[in-house]
Amino acid sequence: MKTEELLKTDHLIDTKKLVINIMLCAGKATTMMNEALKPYEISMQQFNVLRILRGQKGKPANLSTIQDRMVNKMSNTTRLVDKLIKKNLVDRCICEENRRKVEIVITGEGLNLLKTLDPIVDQLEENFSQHINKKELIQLNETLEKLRN
Amino acid sequence: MKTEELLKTDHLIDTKKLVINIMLCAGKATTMMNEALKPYEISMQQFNVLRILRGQKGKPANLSTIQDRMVNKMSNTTRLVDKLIKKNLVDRCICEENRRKVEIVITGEGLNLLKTLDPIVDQLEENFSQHINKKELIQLNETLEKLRN
DNA sequence: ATTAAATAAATGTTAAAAAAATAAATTTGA
DNA sequence: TCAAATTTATTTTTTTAACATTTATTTAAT
Repeated sequence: MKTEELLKTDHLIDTKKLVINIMLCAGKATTMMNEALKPYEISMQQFNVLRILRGQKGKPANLSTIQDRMVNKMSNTTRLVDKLIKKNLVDRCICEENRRKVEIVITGEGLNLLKTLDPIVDQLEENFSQHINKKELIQLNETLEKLRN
Repeated sequence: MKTEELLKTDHLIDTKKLVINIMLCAGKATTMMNEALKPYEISMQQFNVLRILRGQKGKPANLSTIQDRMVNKMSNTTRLVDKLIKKNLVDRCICEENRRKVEIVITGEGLNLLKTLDPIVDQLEENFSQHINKKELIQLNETLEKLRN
């Protein structure tokens, strides 16, 4: 094999490793998250929707806004919100300015649940990155952000 | 707030960012992968099982081996293998030494499919990391491996 | 004003995944 | 040896996701 080809092969191995590493890390984070949330009978996705709504600071969000901000864009956000409504964690009403749209807000109960979950999730996130130091953490975020482009 | 607390808050923000970045990157890779595999009517998970089996180099693998090596450990590997059998990509028979176990091997057809898919996936993986340079790639892999512990 | 096109969300259907329960074969240990 | 425990895989049930279709509303064009 020519040197050039060797370099190419070598690079390919590293990119393959990268994809696997990313997947494994994401899998680990997801598992940790779901296990932590399980006692509260809430899925990671539901939790994320609640956080998005809290981020609105009282301002209602419509379905497409939520969908845009979700990590795993899935088609049936309607039903995800349905479940949160059933648990009394969010409210929904039709938007009066544009009656096609729907306005979703987090309830007091939803905010309380988040308040309970916050320290648990914070701790979990700290644990997740416990094996790397501050410098590596910052560097890692920078590089990962480049990958997202 | 005391300096110590500020530092803690600051660190927390970075760890939160990390979890989100990992999720988004994994989501991107998954989407790219599934789209590339779609024309071949094979899911990413099925593809990974095939690669695990090829890695066995003829030696049969049993279900728990496959499960251990899978990125997204899911409980119904049986079903996943069923689908591959239906497509004639793998074979399964019960292990004679220990009749609880099952022996799974990739078929010639399965190997051929992988041969077709290999360059497509290679290209995709290269594309995935196109925005970072070699040094960043290597550094990234090293740090991600620490996270997996 | 009326119709067509576009937008936003909901619904129905089908497929896939996760979780839990069950079944079969093997080990262990009295 | 034989019941209890363990391992390995399957089956069943429940949840979740993906895809296509439908409904309601608004915007734009004639």
